[in-house]
Amino acid sequence: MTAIDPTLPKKERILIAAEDVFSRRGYTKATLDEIIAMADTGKGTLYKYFGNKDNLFYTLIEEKHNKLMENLHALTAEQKDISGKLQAYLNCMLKFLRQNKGLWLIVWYELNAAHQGIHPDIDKNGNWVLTSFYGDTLPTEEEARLLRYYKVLWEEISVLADILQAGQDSGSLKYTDCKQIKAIIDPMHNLTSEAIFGAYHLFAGVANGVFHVIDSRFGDEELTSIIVDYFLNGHAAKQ
Amino acid sequence: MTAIDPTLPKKERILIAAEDVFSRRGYTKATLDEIIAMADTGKGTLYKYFGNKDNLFYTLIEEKHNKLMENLHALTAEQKDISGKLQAYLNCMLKFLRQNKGLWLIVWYELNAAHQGIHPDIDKNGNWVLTSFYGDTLPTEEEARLLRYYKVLWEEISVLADILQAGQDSGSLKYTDCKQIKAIIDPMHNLTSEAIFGAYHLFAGVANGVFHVIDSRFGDEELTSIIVDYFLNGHAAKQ
Amino acid sequence: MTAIDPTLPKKERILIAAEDVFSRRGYTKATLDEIIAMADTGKGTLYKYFGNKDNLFYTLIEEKHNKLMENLHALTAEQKDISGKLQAYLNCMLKFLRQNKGLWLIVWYELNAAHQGIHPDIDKNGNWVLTSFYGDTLPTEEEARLLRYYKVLWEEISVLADILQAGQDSGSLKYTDCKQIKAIIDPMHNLTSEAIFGAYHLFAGVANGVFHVIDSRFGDEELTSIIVDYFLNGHAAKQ
Amino acid sequence: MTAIDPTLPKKERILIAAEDVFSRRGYTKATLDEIIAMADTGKGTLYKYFGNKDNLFYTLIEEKHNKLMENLHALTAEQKDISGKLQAYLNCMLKFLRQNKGLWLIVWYELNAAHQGIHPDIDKNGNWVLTSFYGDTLPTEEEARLLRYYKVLWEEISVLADILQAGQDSGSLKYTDCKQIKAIIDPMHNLTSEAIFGAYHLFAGVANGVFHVIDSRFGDEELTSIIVDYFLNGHAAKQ
DNA sequence: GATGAATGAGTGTTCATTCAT
DNA sequence: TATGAATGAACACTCATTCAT
Repeated sequence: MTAIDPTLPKKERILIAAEDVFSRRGYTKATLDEIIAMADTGKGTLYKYFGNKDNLFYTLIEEKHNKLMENLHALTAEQKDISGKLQAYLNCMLKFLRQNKGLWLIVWYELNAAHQGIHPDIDKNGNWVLTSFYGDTLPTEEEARLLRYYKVLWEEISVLADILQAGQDSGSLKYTDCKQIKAIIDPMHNLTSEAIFGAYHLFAGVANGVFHVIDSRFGDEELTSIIVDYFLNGHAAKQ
Repeated sequence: MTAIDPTLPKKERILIAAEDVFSRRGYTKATLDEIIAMADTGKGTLYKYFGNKDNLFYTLIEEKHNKLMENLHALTAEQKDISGKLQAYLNCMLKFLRQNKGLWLIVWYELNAAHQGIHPDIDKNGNWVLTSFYGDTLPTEEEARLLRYYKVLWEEISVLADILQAGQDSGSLKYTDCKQIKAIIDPMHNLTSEAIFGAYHLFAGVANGVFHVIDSRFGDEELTSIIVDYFLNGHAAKQ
Repeated sequence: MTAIDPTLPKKERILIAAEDVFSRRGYTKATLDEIIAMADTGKGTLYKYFGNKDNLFYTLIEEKHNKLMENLHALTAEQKDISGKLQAYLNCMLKFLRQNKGLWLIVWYELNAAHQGIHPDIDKNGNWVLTSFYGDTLPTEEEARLLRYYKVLWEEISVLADILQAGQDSGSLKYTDCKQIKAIIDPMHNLTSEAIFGAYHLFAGVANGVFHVIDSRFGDEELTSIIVDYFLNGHAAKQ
Repeated sequence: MTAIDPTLPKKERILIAAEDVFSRRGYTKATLDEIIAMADTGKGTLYKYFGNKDNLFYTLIEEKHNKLMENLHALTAEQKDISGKLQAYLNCMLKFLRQNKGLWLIVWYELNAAHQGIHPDIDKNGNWVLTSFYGDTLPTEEEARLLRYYKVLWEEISVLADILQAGQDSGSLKYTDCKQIKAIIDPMHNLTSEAIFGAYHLFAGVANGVFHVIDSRFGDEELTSIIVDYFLNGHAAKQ
C-alpha cells in the first residue's frame, strides 16, 4: 500500500516489505513476489541478501527479538519487587506485541503450535533438540530451522518465568501443592512447571488480549496495571 | 495411520479422514489428496458432498461446535454460583480442546488471527460484517467464508463472557473503573469490553495451557480448579 | 516438430515427447515445459504419472533397457562360439544405440561420467553403493537416483564382459599377463578387470562409432562383422 | 579446496578456478559464482577478461588444446613405424586425458554429442558449417560457438586418422573392402571413413579406459602398449 | 583496472478444482 | 452415485549477464 522510501538501500526495503507482507498474510501465504513488488526490486536481490524465504523471515524476527530481550532484561532489572517486575515485563511486551502482532503470531502458531506432537527439549549435551511424541523425526535441516524459533519464544518466556519463580521462592506467590508437580520440574532451567505454566498463562493472556480484543483503546500503563492486579489478586471482588 | 472402517458411508469416511489430516497438517498444508487417500475414495466424491476444501473443513467444525455449545450451556446452567459455572465451563472446554487441539488452532490462527487488520463487526441491520482497518474490502465470498468461523469463536467465548458479566453485575467480580471503558461497551451483546477481555484472558490461558504446556499430566478437575482459584483469588500468597 | 498422435493416451504422449526432448537437449537442458507443450497436455498430468523429472526420464530408460537386455541375452545365447556371440551382441547393441543414441548418451555422460570421483561399488551385503575418492558423500536420495543408472550400464556391459571372460577361460582370447592385474580381479562378479577393460574398450568403440561417425551408411551386419574382425584379429595386415 | 596463490594476476586465478569448477561440475552445472569465489575476485573482472561463460571455458580449452597438438605432432613425428606412432599418440593422449578428463568430457558430450542431429560439415568454400538432419538451423552465434569445439576434437582425431591412413596406404594396416566405402571418402581431408572410424574406435577406447576403468593402476607405457597390441593384432589368442 | 549490487527470465514442483463418464 | 484424469495458475529458487562506480 504505502510506498517504501525509494532512497533506502534495497536490503532495507526488502525487510520493510517483508515485515508488511508476512504480518498481513502469515508465513505460508506470504509470497516473495509480493515482497519484491512492494520493495520494488528483483528476486535475485532478495536471494542475494537472504538466501531463502525462511532466512528472510528469521532475519526479521531475530533483529526484533534481540532488541526486545535487551529491553526486557533492562526494564525488569530496574524494578525491585515482583509487582514492579511483572508490570515492567508486561509494559515492554505489550508495546512490542502491539507493534509486531502479525510476526509473533507466525512464530507462535505456524512455527510452533502447528507442529503437533513435536516439542523442543534439551539433550544430555545441553543442546536443543526436537522430540516427537509419535517417534517420527524431522529432517535435520527442518529441525534446525524450527529450533531457532522455539529458542526465541523460550527466551522471551523465560524472563517472565524467572520472575515468577523468584516470587514463589520468596513466598510472595502461591505455590500450588500438586502431587505430580515435583516430577515435572525442569532441571535444566530450575523452573518448576508451575512457574512455566504461570508464565504461559499470564503471557497468553497479554498476548491474546493484545492480539484480538484490545487495540489501542487503553493506555499501556493502565492496561498492564489492571492485568498485574488481576494476576496477583484475582478477579473476585473483596468483601 | 489407522485404517478407516470401510463399511462406513463415503461421506462419513471423508469427514474422519479430514479431521485427521487437518489436525496434523493445519488448513493450508492439508491436501485433499491425502484426505481421499485415507478415506479410500475419489476426488469427485469429496466434491460431490462438500463442494470445496473450505466447506469440508467447516462441516467438521460446525458439527463439533454445535455439540460443544450444547454441553457448554447445559453444564454451566446446572451450576448456581459463579465459581461453579466457571469451573464447569473450563472443564468442558478443556476436555474439548484436548480432543480438538489441532482443529481449533486452525480456526484461531489461520482463519482468524492471520487476517490482520480485519475485524468482525455488527452493522446497523444486526448482521455480522468484516471491516478492515486499512479500508480495503474482502471479496464477499471470502468475507462470508471467514465470518462463519468468527461466529464459532464468538459463540464459545460468549458463554464465558456472560458468566463474567453476571459476576460483575451481581458484585462478585471486580469491575475496574476505567474512564474509557464505558465507551466500548458492546451494545449489541450487553457485554462490557472488560468482560470480553477477561473471557479472552481466561480462555487464552486454558487454551495455551492445553496447547503447549499441559499434556495430560494433570487431571482435568485438578487443573481447572487451580485455574479458577487463580482467576478468582490471584497468584499472590495470602499472609 | 512432428505432432504426436492426439488419440493416444496422455501418458504415452508424454513419454513420446519426453524421449524426443531429452534426446535432443540432454537431461539438464530438457525442460518439462517443452515436453508438455509437445505432448499437448498440462504439467499436472505429467506429475500425476511420473512424479518428477527424473522418474519420467528413468521410466523411458527402464523400459528400453529391459527390452534390450532380453534381446541381448536371447541373441547371444543362440550363438555357440565367441565370434558369433560377439557379433550377436554388437548387432543388437548397434541397432539399439542407433535408435537411442541421445538417451544413452545421457546415461553415460550426465548421470555417470559427470560425477567425477564417484564410483559404484558393491558392499559387504552385496548392495550397490557409491563411493567417492574424495571422501565426500552424496545425499542418500541422490545416491539412489544415480545408482539405478549405473546398474543399467553395468548390466549391459556385463553381458559382453561375460562373453569375453568365457573367451579367456576357454583360451580363445588373449590374457595379458600384467603384474598388477591379479589384484584387481573383481571378486563379486568373477570378471577379471581385463575382461571389463576389454568390454569397455570394444563397447566404447561401438558406441562412439555409432554416436559420431557412422550414420546408417553401413549395413548393420556389415559393420559389426568388421568390428568383430578388428577386435579378434586386429588391424594389422597379414603378410 | 586448495587456495589459489593470491599473488597471481586475476586473469590467471580465474582460469585456475574455472578449470577446477568446470572439471568437477560440467559446463552447465558450473556457476560463475563458484568460480569467482574460488578465484577471490569479482564478477565484473571475470566479464572484463572473458566476456561470457563460454569464452571463459573456450580459453581454457584452447590453451590446453594448442599444447596438446604441439606434443602430438612432435612425438608422433619422432617415430618411424606405425606401431611407434600409435604408441606415441596414445601415450601423449593418455597422459593428457588423465589430466583433463573432466574438461574433455564436456567438449565431447555437452558441446558435441548433446546436439543431436547437428553435424559439422565443410561447405563449398571450405568453411566449416553445422548442418541439421532435421532442417532447422542454429542461430549463427550459437553455431560459431559450437564450431570451435568441433574443430578441437577434429584436429585431435585427425592426427590419429592420418597415422591410420598412412598405415593403410603403405599396406601395413588392413583395408576393408566395403562396397560403399569409396563413396564416403572425405575429399577435403583425404581420410577414408574407415580411417576415421578406426581412429574413433581406438580413441574412444583410450578415452573410456581412462575415464571409467583404469585409474592409475597401470603404468602409462604398460597400458598403451597393451592397447596398441590389441589394436594391431587383435584379442584372439594365437595358436 | 576492478568491482559487486541488481536483475528477471526461466525451472521444477504443488494442489484445488473441473468435468466427462 | 461415484469416479479420477486432466488442468494451469502459483510458488520458491537459480544464475548468466549488465552497468554504475
